[in-house]
Amino acid sequence: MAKDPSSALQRRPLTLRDVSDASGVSEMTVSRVLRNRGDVSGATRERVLAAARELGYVPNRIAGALASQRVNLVAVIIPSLSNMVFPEVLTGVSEVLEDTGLQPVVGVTNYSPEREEKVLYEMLSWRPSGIIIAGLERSHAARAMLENAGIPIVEIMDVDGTPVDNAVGISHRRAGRHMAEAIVAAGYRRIGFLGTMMPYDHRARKRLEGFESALIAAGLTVEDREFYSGGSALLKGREMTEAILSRSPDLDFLYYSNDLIGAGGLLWCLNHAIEVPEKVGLAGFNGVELVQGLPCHLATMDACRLEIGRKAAEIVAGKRADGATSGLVIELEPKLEPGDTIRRR
Amino acid sequence: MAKDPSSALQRRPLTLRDVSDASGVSEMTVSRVLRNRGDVSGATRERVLAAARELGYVPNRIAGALASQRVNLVAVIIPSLSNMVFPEVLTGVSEVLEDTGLQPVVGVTNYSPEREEKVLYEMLSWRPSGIIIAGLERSHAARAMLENAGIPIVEIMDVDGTPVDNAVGISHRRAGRHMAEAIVAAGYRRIGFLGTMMPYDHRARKRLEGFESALIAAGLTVEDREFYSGGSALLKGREMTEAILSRSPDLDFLYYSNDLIGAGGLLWCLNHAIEVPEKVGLAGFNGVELVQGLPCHLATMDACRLEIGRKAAEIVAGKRADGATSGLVIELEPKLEPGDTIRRR
DNA sequence: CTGTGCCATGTTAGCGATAACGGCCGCATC
DNA sequence: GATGCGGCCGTTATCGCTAACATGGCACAG
Repeated sequence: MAKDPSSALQRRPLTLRDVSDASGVSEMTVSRVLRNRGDVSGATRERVLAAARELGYVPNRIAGALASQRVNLVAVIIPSLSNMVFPEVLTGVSEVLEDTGLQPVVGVTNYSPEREEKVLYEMLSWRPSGIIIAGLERSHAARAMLENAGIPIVEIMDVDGTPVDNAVGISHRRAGRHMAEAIVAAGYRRIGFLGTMMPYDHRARKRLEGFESALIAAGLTVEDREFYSGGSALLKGREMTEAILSRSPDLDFLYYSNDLIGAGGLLWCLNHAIEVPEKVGLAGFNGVELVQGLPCHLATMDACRLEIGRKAAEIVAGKRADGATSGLVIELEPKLEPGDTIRRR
Repeated sequence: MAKDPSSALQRRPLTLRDVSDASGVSEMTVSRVLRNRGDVSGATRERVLAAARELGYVPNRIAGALASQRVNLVAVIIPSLSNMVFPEVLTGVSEVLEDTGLQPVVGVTNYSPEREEKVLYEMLSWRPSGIIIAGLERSHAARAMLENAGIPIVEIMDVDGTPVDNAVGISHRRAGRHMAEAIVAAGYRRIGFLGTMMPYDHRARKRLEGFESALIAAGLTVEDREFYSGGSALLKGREMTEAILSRSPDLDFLYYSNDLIGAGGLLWCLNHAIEVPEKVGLAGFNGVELVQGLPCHLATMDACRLEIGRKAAEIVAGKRADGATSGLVIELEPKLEPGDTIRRR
């Protein structure tokens, strides 16, 4: 046992050298075998692989990356993992990166510009071969880092602004406008808004801006609003709905900045025998899977999360048909899903 | 503009050398400044920092890690990001790692042993300084890699088994037993189970095992069961509940393997005017925040996710009061939250 | 004025891999 | 039999940084 070559008792970590000694070839040949690169005869290949397996050798990518000046990492920087929207983007990214040898590495900013700056710096210090980062708004320093990185950058989720390099997303302003138009067209007139109190959630802000501008164009305004931060979004949705409706009982439509609070609001309305969508209409945003499980379908707008992840990954992986990795702006079309909470005319 | 030193036009990436040239000191001194290590006079420190900022220099950790044989990364390997339980574990990990200089890097296995093996291999190739990995069951090769890694390993979520090194979690068998006992004590007798069809979700399996063994001890059995895979868990919860109750209308309790399908079931029952908890009792598992937003509180059992993340991170970071980083098994106590869906006696 | 010690900085030698090139050998070609 | 070429494998020189040690200057004691 003490001499078991695969035992942890080895104090000195294994290197290519150990494998090359064990298999009687040079380190270079071992390296070639383990990377499937260059010409190696079948016989020695087998010998090397056997030795590596026997020893339990795991290549040291730190050294490999330094020598080859190539790193198979793609940094993915997002605001949060806990609201179901970004995990789906990640799924799209992973799908596409799967067979490219590239690997996503996730950084989370918690919607804080300072943290974003720090996370970006950390990521860049590993010299990734591409960056996918949510949003277009960031600190001066962060933008400078992106501009100087010398690798493909894709800013995702949003296209209302000026990207550093590439952008893949939707126009949240248009999404907000579109929703407002649908609501007005359905005959609703007294409209309330419920959202998060996050100064740095620029996409929610843009949706509201678009929403309000379309209302104004129709001669209407947002008559009341309610904001929250932290806690269970579903519960907050209930609470805010109760608050806004008791304060402004005449509202006939509630626009929620995300599906989860919208779902909470919907459940509250159903529980309080408020006729949806006749008396009060409701709509959320994101198109999260969860709403499919509700007793009645909340109107929402799909944010194209999976597709955004996929397209962004294609750009950094150089997998696009046209081979472009720079200067692209891809605007996807969010689809309105009217569900059961907007009157049909 | 073309000569702007901070412009991306620099084709050659920046190195310590560039900063040392720009500030008139040796590379070593620059390195010391940027790492806050060793003695450097205030004056030169300022000069170096100014130069680094001016150039937009970002240190190359690949080289740094190779030279120092130290990597500030902790691998966190989990089955999924999309079910709300692991993001919370990550939150706990991040909190504790925050001020240690260590950084979590997440790998996702999708409940597949093959992927776990691959992800682990990838992670180890970056020579992280610790590993936090969900579950105790894994392939032979994966276990061998962990054993040979020579770094602190913490297996999380579960303690029913033999850890490679450390473990932090709860006993899912006991959790299942405990729930069954509470259900039986509340007077329910005809019990159904609804869960996922995931052969590799060992924790769900153990909960069911514990659950059944406690029922048997009480002279009962699980009378009917329903399984699902994929899709919106909330919706599946509705569908499965409808299916099981129409097949076995006499059931008086439904035990769900997670809160999300439990919530779906609860909503279905409320919609179909089934008296909860009098006629049918319900319970889930995990204690996710979401259930707080439901019209009535689903009984559940807190899985201590945040605490698991924290304790695991403390071990790999060497932050425990006793300084131990090896051989620990920390069993946390899941708390039964009876909510409103189990009869009170 | 010399020795002692410390502070601030420089020098040297890797860390573990890979790129680039070189060499040897065997076989086909003319 | 000389030539060429391709398959297979080894040698050498980095990659960018840091540990460890070396050095020079200056203050201070004796």
